[in-house]
Amino acid sequence: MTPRVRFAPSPTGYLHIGSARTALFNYLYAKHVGGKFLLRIEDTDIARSTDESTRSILEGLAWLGLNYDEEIVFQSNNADNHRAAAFGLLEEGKAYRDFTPKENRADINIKQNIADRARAAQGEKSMRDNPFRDLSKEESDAKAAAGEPFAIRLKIAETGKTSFEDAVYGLNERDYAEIEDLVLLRSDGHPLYNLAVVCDDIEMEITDVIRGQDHLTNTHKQILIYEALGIKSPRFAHLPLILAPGGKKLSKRIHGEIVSMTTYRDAGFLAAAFRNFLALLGWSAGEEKEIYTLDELTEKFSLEGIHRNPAIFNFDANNPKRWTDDKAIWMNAEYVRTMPLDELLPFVKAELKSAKLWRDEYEDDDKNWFEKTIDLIRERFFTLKDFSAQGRAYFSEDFDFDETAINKNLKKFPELKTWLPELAERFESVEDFTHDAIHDAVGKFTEEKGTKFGVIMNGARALLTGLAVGPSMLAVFETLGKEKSILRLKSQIVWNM
RNA sequence: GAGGACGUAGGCAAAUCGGUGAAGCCGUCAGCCCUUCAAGUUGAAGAUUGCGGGUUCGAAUCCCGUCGUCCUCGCCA
Repeated sequence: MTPRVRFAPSPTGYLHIGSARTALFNYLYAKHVGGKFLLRIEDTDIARSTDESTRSILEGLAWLGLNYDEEIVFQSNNADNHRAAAFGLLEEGKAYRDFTPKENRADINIKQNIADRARAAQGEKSMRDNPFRDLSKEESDAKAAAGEPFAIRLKIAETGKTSFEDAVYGLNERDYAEIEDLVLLRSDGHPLYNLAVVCDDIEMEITDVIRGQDHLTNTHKQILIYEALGIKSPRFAHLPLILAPGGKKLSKRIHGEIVSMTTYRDAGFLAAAFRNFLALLGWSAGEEKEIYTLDELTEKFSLEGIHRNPAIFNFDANNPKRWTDDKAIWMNAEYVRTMPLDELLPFVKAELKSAKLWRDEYEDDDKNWFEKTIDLIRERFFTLKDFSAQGRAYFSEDFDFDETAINKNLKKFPELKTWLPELAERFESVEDFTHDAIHDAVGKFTEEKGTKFGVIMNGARALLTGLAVGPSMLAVFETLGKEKSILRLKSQIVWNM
């Protein structure tokens, strides 16, 4: 039997970083064992599910390159099956009708209600005290026939326990006495989560359920449903949660866009890099290696390498440089500057296009220049965005000047106001405008002026690129070319700023 | 409140089911590269393995307790 796993998000928001990691692990597991990776959208909560969320999740998965096998399953399409299963259990006497009127609880207070109710009922509440649990079939049928609304609850045995061997967390056991007769079908006929999941996993022939640890204790309920249905449970593997700094819960509401996959795509992250980072959050191959291609991850991945302790996704909302986990930023920078240039180029092209800096000559007459330039400037870049922001001066005459660069490298040396245009004049007579010749010209100029090489070079960098940091100036002069170098050296605009 | 899980440096984490001075990566700091730098390179600091007991010749690894964090407990998913 070929292994089949599924990623089953509910479309109530964008693709969350934790969900993305769950999807990745499912994908890696499936590919590692030669199985299928399926996608199921759990859209049974009509009030909160949106098509936009579904689209956003699909986009996120596509960006990460996690392509699913087979058709997407929309859970809401299977509601009839779920209902049939519930009524089937009712028929067999494994479930019963609960005619208790539905209470209306506000969603926001639910967690508090649970705690309060549990506190109040402490010690005296039995999970088997529902008055309708043992109603005779005749009475139950009669009330239903009379039109009384009812929910269907699973009838859980008085004594015994469920147990399963989780691939990550090991043996899990739970007494029946701790589990309430769970509702399978709402009084309006709407199937509930646990039933829907089990039915769909059965129908999709899922062999391994890999999901977040938040589902761990609820797994017992699902096992109870499998047992009632007379079907063997799949293997379970629960993943440790991803937490916010301080070990706090990472939530969309509190932490906002930092948890959304689209944020990283839009911030100029390479999917391969982010995927690599995500893979290392809660899993390790147990070796001294950090950079993995998708193929390598697939080859090395195993459930045994998954940790039990939650991982903290580190970031500092008040620090622009550390707006997200710095290992993620480092990982992306590592990819930007070391991946094969051919693979990087399309991403750079897209970035320059969106910034309106792209010119078709970059793939034609200026192909060599373009590739050399990208290769030069990528050394100090972190994201794709840097190519259009920090790298703007290489592709346009219209670029900004960094204030600290100007103050530190230009205005601190007022002589540069006349020296740099003078240097430009010298450049006019440099025939072969390349590394060595430029070095000689600047060297000679520096000597004449009795100043340091660095003063000239740093001033030129500020003037030519608008920045205080960047590649070697000899390379910058060369890549910008004689004409532009001269033009910018002569420019006086920054001196008037 | 009840059940459960987890706890190795600021973060990610390794350590063949107890055995040499507790890997590696990110971040931090410093030297070098003296043309910058958030790049490269070299190096440093940072951990009595949450804390307290116990078992043992020997414990991050086993046991007990304690504290902390998180998860679950809904006619949500």
